[in-house]
Formats: sequence, C-alpha cells, structure tokens
Amino acid sequence: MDSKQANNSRLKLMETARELFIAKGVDRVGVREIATNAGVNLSLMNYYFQSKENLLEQIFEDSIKNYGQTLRQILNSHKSIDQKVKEYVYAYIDMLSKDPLIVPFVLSIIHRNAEQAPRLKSVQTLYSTDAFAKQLKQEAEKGNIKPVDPEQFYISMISLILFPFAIKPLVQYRLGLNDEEIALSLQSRKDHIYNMLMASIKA
Amino acid sequence: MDSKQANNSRLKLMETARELFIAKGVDRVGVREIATNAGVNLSLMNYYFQSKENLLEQIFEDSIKNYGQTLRQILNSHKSIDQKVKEYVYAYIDMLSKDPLIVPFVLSIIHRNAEQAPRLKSVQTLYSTDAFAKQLKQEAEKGNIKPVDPEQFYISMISLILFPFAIKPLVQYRLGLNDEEIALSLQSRKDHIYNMLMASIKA
DNA sequence: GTCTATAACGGGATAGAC
DNA sequence: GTCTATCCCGTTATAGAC
Repeated sequence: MDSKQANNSRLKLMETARELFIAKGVDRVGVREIATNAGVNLSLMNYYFQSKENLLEQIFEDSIKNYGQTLRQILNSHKSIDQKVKEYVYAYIDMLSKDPLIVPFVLSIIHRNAEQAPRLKSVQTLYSTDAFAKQLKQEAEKGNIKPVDPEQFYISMISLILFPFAIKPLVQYRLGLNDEEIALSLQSRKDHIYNMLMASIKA
Repeated sequence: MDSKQANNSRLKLMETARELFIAKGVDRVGVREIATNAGVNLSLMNYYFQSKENLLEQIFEDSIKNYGQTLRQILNSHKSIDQKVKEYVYAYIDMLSKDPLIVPFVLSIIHRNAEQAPRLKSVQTLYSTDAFAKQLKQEAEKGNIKPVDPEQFYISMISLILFPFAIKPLVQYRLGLNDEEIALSLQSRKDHIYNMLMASIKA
C-alpha cells in the first residue's frame, strides 16, 4: 500500500534524524546525511518535511503534545494551589529530563522566528496559563495566599523550571559535573523550586 | 590615517549589522546584505570578523563586558545578601532591557556549541557565582537566613532574571502587549523577583 | 595593514520534468 | 514519489591593489 510506504519512509526519517540529532547535535547533522542513513531520497525528505527545522519540530511534536496535555490538566484541575505547583514542577522536570533537547529547540524557534513562533503548538505548550491565573486571584482574595500578579508568578514558575535546561552545558562545565550528577542536580531542583514558589505566596 | 579607516569600516559594519539584526532578526540578515548596506566589501568583512556568529559576538562584547563587571562587583562586594540581590536583579534587568538580543544570542551559542561555549567570556558573564555562594552559607550558619543550596539559589536567581527575555516574543503575543507594555512588564519583574528570592530565604 | 574582486565549496531549500 | 538542476547563503581561498 502507498500509505504504508509513506508512513515507513516518514517514520524512518524521523527515527534516523532523532538518533543523529541526539548523537551528534542538531547542527552537526546534514540533511543529506539523514536521508542517506534512512535510505530515503533527499527530495522525498523535503517532500514530507519542508525544512530541517520542521523535521525537528515533527520529531518532538508527539512527546511535547502528550506532556503538554498532562501539564495543562494539572493546572486546570480542581486541586489546591500548593498541590498544583508541586505536581506541575515535578511533571515538567520529568518531561524535560527525558527530552533535554526540547528547551533549546523551542527557544531557538522563538529566537529565529519571533513572529510566527507563538502560533506553534510545541511553543504554546511551554506557555499556557489558563485557569491557573484565576485561581491565584481567588485564593488571594480569600486570604489563603499573598496577593500576587498571576502572570508574573506563572512566568517565574516556568523560568525556574525551564531555564536550567537551557544552560545545562554551561552549569555542567562550571561545576565540573558528569552526566549523572547534572541529572541529579536538576532532579533536586524540584523541591527547591516548589519551596521557593510557595514561600513567596504563603499568607 | 590607516587606523582610522580601519576603525571606520569595522565600526560601520558593526553598527549596520546591529541595526539589521535588531530590525529583521539575526537569521533573516545575510552577510552579503550587511556588507552591502555598510558600503564595505564582503571580503573585508570576513577579514575583520571571520564568521557571522563572531560578528554577532563582537557586537555585544563591549556591553556584555561592561555590565558583566558591574554585576560581578555587586556579588563580590561587602553588602548584605538582601542588598546584593536587589542591586543584582535591578542591574541585570536594566542591562538586558537595553540589549534584548543578548540572552537569545548567548543561549544559541550554548545550544550550537555546547563544548566550547562555557569558555567564551560573553557566556561566562551570564554565570558567575564566586563569593556569593560563600556568603549565603555563612549567613545561613549565623541564622540570618534559611539554609539554602547556594548553587541552586544562584541558578534560580538568574533563571528568574534571564528566562523572560528568552521568551519575550511569546509572552508579548500571548498577553497582547505592545513594545512599551512588555518593557514595563519586564521592569515590574524587578521587585517580583527580589521579593520571591528573599521570601524563600527569610529566616 | 586595509581593501577589492572573484571563484569555489558545502549545505539547505526549491521547482519542474518524469 | 523520484531525480536533476538550480539557487541562496555562509564560508574559504587566492591574487592583487593601495
């Protein structure tokens, strides 16, 4: 069947590219190299994915979509602020630890194409406040937490979570950590971030 | 004089490039375009700056160097933690507000060349903890502040400061802010960040 | 040391014929 | 879907002028 063939070539390209990107770094992998390794014609690759960047986006789309839904559900649930923050921070860092390329990739999209970037799904996943802002306001009015600008609080939360992954190589070099140690350090940020966020709004 | 001529071409290239980079975005500006607009031969441009990325780095080197020294002096001074954090946050955000391209540029360097990046001066400026960590430990032992992992605290501090500049276009689009409004929002983060950091270590 | 002209290479992207 | 030709762009090299 044609559709099976199509899917095979598409999938093969994405798998091959993913392996190469992780192994060598995105910028040290050529499109011709990907096509060759996948046993697929370069033109066909540009037929499915119009650009290398788009190929990269497709590769992460699935994992980003799944995790993004999880993250949004946490913020939109009926749990307490405290519980939401804790679950959000934990789930987000777990997600990024499994796919460390997501943050630099999304940031490069924002940087490269500032105008169109905000419309991309993978980008929106990184920034979705929704019902969380309202809850922060309501709880502040009830006196359960200190009044706080919801947008600023949300931006602070994702800053604390995401930025360390953007500067991971730098931190790793500066502190002389191996891969396991830097991974552990990022894990231990979970509680650090949670504590910092909650301390700032504790009534 | 020869040196004046040289400086003229060099400066003209840097000024022209700077304007184009800010106006169109780094990746939508070609090297031939820069040379043409500056009225300078492309070969000469490669004579002074060997690559587009190096040109970019040269453009920011001065401002980064000056501000970097200011920031380091704040952290290495003999002021209180409270005072240092306040001055550091304020000075850093002022610096980034004047040169909004610094953060995405440095992050792209880290992303592109993870191995060599940590050695670059412009990169090191963004991450220099030095004496600040010791002070955090000492103050915790004295009971003046809550005990905290100094590295985590420092990373949190620069995350809160820097990340919003990395996602500025995204935030601007999502909240529907014009240039003045987003600038104001970033200014008002100064106190937000300062309060959050101090609340997390208040004894 | 400053500057120009020109050619060429490699990589990403595009278009059209088949 | 495939293949070829072609283009743009960053980069390098060379040869030479002032």
